Amino acid sequence: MNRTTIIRAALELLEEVGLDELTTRRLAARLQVKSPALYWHFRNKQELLDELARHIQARQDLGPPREGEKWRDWLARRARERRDILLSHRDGARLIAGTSPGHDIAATFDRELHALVLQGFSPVQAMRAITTLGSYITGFVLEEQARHQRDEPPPGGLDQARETPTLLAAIRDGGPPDGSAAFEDGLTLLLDGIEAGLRNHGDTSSAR
Amino acid sequence: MNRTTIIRAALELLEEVGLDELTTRRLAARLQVKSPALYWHFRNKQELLDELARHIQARQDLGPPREGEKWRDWLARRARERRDILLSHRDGARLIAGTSPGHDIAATFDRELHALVLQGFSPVQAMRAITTLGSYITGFVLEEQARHQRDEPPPGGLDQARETPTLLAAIRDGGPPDGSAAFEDGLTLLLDGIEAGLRNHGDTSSAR
DNA sequence: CCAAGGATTTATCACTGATAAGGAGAAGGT
DNA sequence: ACCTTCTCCTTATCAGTGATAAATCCTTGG
Repeated sequence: MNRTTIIRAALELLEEVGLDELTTRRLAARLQVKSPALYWHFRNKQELLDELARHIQARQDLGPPREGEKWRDWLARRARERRDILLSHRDGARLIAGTSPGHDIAATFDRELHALVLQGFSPVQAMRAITTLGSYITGFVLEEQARHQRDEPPPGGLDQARETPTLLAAIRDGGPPDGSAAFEDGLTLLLDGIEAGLRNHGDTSSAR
Repeated sequence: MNRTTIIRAALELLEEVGLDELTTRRLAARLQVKSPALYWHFRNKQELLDELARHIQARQDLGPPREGEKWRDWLARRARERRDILLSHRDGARLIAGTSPGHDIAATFDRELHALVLQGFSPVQAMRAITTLGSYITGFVLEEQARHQRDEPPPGGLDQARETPTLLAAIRDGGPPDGSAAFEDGLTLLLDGIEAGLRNHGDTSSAR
């Protein structure tokens, strides 16, 4: 039994019982072991959760843009993949939001910045674009999963027809405030904003 | 001793010890009372936290735009105020992210949507604008406060000068990825995106 | 004066993350 | 072959958590 087998068992357990019920005892029981055994491999539970989060995020090495892929399509792919990863694990957003990024993330991050610089971004513009997208995705999926956990039905109460007419009209035309459609709309907003920033401050050439 | 005095004490305690150490026993001790007394006023701790979150968010009744205030300035004010509110309470973002919005929020939300519709938004556009801003703000402050909690110094290590040159250049020119400057940049991105969406799909007249 | 109810305490539960001390067992030197 | 050492796990235990049941205080109304 080593760190990776523990992480793998923790991932399975996370899907079954959720982050709140992911206790050291339950995890140990699943590994046919008593709970203090885990503390030989991990200093404390937070260290285990950090590694869990890193293990999940590790799949997010999308790599640089494909040949001929424009920044907009690449950032959109990146954003969708990140949301999918968070959604594919129970309490994924909450888990990742509570952990520190880890040092090797910086290298990946730098490569992504560089890819954008090659397409006309200044370093600051590239950084703002990616971090802003990151905040949006985290916040979006966090609320999405929180709402799903307390299986809250989308609003549409009959008594609210007169109290919140505009809201109901918006939901009728555009669907609930979570789900892929809402995510895509917010993503479009952000990408449009990034594009506008490029046109205003950017040379027509490449990195300034 | 009623609900509101408990909430007030809980707010003070939150600032002093943070969300993780906000236990029922500590809160009871501050009120000169034993912990089970709280369960007369609240069904469980989550209900207390929900009311705490609502009490904090209640200050966010910015109201409709001022006379002559354009939607962009209004949304910017609204976003900054929301961030300030989250920042003004320890673990504010984490607290709010984990709670359900509450029913009376819907009415405020509808008023805000209506204000945007009056300035040329469709209901769906208004909803997407506000919810996307909300996700961004939540995600941003969440990471901001998490980083502050484990007082993580902004990156800039000497050994990273060759591993992450673009990242360091971005930080040199634009400052760290949290703080007001970064928030304003992301906010501008979003507002620009909203503006672009209005120009593409909107009539030049008012609500469609 | 006493009954009723609101509000709090005492006692206790099941459970959590964590630590200390000790034991099984293979590795490896002599 | 023996003894030591190091790795990995168990047993026992701790302080602290949210929560519930039962008993108690105290004020209010009949």
